Amino acid sequence: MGQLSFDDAREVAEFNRQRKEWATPLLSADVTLVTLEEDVPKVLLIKRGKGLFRGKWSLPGALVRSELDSTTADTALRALAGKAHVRAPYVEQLRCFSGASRDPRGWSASDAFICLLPRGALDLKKSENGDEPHLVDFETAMGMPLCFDHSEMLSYGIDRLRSKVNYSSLPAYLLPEKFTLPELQRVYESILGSKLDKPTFRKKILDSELLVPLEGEMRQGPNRPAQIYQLRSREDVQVFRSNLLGASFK
Amino acid sequence: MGQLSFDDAREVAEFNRQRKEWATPLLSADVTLVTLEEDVPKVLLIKRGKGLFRGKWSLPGALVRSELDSTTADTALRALAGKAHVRAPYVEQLRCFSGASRDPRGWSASDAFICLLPRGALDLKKSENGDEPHLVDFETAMGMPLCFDHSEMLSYGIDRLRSKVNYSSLPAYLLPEKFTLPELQRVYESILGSKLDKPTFRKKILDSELLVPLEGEMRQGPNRPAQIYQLRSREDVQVFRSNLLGASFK
DNA sequence: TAAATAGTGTCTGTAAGACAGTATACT
DNA sequence: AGTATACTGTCTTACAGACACTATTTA
Repeated sequence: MGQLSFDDAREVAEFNRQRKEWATPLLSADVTLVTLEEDVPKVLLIKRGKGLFRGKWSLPGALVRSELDSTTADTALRALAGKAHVRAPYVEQLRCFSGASRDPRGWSASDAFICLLPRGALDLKKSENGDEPHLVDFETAMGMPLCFDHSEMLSYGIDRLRSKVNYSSLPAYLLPEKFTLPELQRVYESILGSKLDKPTFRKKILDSELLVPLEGEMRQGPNRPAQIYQLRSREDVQVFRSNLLGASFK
Repeated sequence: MGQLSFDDAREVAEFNRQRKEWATPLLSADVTLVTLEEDVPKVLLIKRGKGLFRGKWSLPGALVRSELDSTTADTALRALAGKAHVRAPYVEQLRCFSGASRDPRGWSASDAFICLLPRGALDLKKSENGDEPHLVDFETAMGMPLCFDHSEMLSYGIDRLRSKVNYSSLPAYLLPEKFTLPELQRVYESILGSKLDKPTFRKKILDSELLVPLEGEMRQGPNRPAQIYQLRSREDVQVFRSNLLGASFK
């Protein structure tokens, strides 16, 4: 942004002199963390320990702490600290939920994120403040009463995931680094809740060139071995030319 | 959210007792307002009057005022007050921009919105605080230095618009309530920057049943008159089954 | 050799894109 | 009648979906 002019520096100082008097809104980040447990997509819910709403259920989240977080994405990752261990998890901002009544402490805004991880990157032990992390399947989680507007966040996150499944490589982030095409297809199917045609699935995924086959590496089993692949780039989610399920995209 | 328990009410009171000491982040909303001026898509930029960054360019925006705004969307619309007059404008949240360094006044978050309006709904006179609204074409606007991280917001908004053009009826919000199919096609073409095949365009739009023809209403001109249509619902943007431009969607 | 799953070839229907044609106004 | 633009019909090509087929391992 560069250097402030003299006038602008004076504006900032004057602003911050008056600011302490204000009732500024609260700012937080909440996360819909999705993983796969025995081929079933699940979301991480917290049974809250000490503090507000003790004993009730919510998404993992935290208030922004300006001295710790350089963006709300940092706040989101901090809310997962001790629960998820991974180098480059997939994290995407969903949207910002705001308003006067969503938090009993006052006017607040929360930046909602979705995060996808393989089950192996999760560590679900009770934290020192008494929070209990649990993995819950989508149906059950959507039926549970959650604190704040977390039910709305959750269903927004699941909608986003389901629609992205149709045209992106996103579900690969639910698997370990190396996987086979049949494994990947099962992930797509479990999220969509419907079977996909094998040749069509393979053609679309392979034509997109999002995956690279690992020379000579095969998944052994009591049958024909399967080629092992990994994402060409774990940095960004790639998008297909068209939908996996032609008619499913309303 | 229902009634608070005794314990929870005590937590809230205790929280707010300590809260005044804190340096809570700033919260604002900024808007990428898009309209069409002589078939050219343009964005609303503000040459700032009195206050911070006087004389520099920014997107229209405002700090959240908890006594005035019930959500950040209200803040966004308030930032447009006096500039845009319309019953049901199209407003969509883009994403939240946050961080310690994006605003010289301190740690801040801004919820970014995109808004689409017909040119007739805009009133671009200088406001009493000296702000000067100007309409600027996309290319020029992206090349101008904007305050805060507004350049990033702007390019994010334009990207979102361009991608939604491919599969939604969004561009119709840039036209007056009543319009013809050739008029609508010109809007799509001006945003995409490329020509579309007429029969294909008509088929996709009409098959989607997003538009209703107005019985007997025709646009007169020096040639064959064109059927006048309007959006079936101005409430929500409808999505096509597939892309208008098969190959354009990377 | 049987079972199980990985992976491929082929046919068919649908829909997009190109282009040429027809329709209806004004001058 | 000529011109300009609205609107439609038809052909071709591409690709998704269905399904049957082949391939390769273990038991």
